[in-house]
Amino acid sequence: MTTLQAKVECPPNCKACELRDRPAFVRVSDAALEAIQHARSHALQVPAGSTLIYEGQRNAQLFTVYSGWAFRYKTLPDGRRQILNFLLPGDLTGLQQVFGGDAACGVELLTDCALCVFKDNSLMQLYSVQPRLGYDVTWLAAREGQHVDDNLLTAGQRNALERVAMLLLHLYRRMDRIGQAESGSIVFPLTQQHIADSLGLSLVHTNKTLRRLAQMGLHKVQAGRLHLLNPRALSSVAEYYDTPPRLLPLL
Amino acid sequence: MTTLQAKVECPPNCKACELRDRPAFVRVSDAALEAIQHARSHALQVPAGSTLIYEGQRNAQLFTVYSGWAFRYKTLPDGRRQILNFLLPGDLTGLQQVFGGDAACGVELLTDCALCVFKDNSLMQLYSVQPRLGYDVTWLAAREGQHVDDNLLTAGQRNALERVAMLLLHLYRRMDRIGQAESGSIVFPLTQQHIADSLGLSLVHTNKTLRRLAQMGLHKVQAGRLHLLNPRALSSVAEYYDTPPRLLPLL
DNA sequence: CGAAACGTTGATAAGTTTCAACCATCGTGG
DNA sequence: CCACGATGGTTGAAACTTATCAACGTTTCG
Repeated sequence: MTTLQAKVECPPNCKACELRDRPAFVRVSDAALEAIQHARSHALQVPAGSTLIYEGQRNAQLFTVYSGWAFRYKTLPDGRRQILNFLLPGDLTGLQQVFGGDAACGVELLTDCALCVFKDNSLMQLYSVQPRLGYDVTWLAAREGQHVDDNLLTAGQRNALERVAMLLLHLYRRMDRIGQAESGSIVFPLTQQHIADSLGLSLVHTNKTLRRLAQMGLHKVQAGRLHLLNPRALSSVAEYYDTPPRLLPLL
Repeated sequence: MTTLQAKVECPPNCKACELRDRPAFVRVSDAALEAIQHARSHALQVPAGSTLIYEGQRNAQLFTVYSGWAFRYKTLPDGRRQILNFLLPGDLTGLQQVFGGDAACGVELLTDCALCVFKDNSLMQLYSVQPRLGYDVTWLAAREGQHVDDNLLTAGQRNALERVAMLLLHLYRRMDRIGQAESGSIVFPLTQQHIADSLGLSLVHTNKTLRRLAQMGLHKVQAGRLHLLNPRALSSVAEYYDTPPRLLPLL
């Protein structure tokens, strides 16, 4: 089984796209595929740790993550950082820049990533040729919005234990949905600092909470992978019950 | 000056839409206006306190707030509630339901509202006839996403004083942008419980923080209006510096 | 007038942050 | 090969912020 990890490249031709063949994504017509191909600018391999988009940057690009992990974030003037959401294979990002001018958030890579970059200003063209794809892009935007809604609910209302449980489950489910979970585990490139910044907790408290969950036998992190040992209990701790997954559009 | 408050109705004909004439919104062509008119189902007057959409509801509608205030929220099984964002005149909501099936969040009204409701399944049609409007809808979705991003940054990283200052400023600026601020004040229908639920603070602590800001001379709430007495100081407390406003699409 | 909704305040309890160490792992260069 | 620095993880104690509890005040409205 291919797991589309770090070293996987995004093929120049969309017809050869392996991501698209996965059962999580909606099938598209040949015409639509051609339109997507036409809107594409190039593929890109970027190493872990790179900052792909800076906050406030002008003319940032629109792209889809083909393989690897990234995250969107915002910072306050004094350096505090909030991770808004994690980007996994299939996620489209950069929409806000297309409309708003300046990038409202930064994007940084957690692992080596293969990216599928779109041409500047290709979006309006895409909407004209294939309104259905425009519809799909809106869908993706709304879905990204839902993820942030979830994260806001977590940061605003859950306590530390619930937050951490929530995040682990959330990431596992997202990976599982795109076929990248294997026997209860997923790759897990986050440091505890990332977890802290995404949940609005201090690093120390995040560490203690993580240990607590591990001692309860709910999860373990080992050799760069996250293993959910008791997903049932985790979801009960997090008070997190999912809605059934749907097929996702992929640009 | 018309302030488009509670009792203002949404006219049946989009050509008579007063909201659209405000300088905050982009001009649209006659053809686009006609397409919007065609996608519209009806106008709706709903009293303050109504729950317009319930969490998990099937087949919720898509609508634009014409006048009044509302908010989107999510709750946990034990009743904790997070307000995700406030909806002001010109805001489109319900997109998530259009794609996702079930409503992922609820929508409740803070004041009497006039709403412009769209037909079920009218969106795809709209994209086909007027791709430009599809583009605009995506824009609106991305903008709503930005607001939630901001709120997540606030809930995750700012302390109580900063959070409250942030919210007051944020709401003032949004109202100002659509021409509904008058000499440093705006209508303000929130209770302290709403503020607490939107910032992830307890009611009591919200009250104390609000008082603290008021004693510092930064704001006052009086007769249902919020007055910013020292916006400069508020924005410095909140560490919140805005990006210049842009014209907004309006559906 | 009384009830209900909202706002205010002080005291106490709990959760979280901060500070200050220390440990483990890993890649690099002498 | 080992020493070294850098990064990430772990732990305890003290300080601080925020939540909870309990009460009372104010306004509104039937």
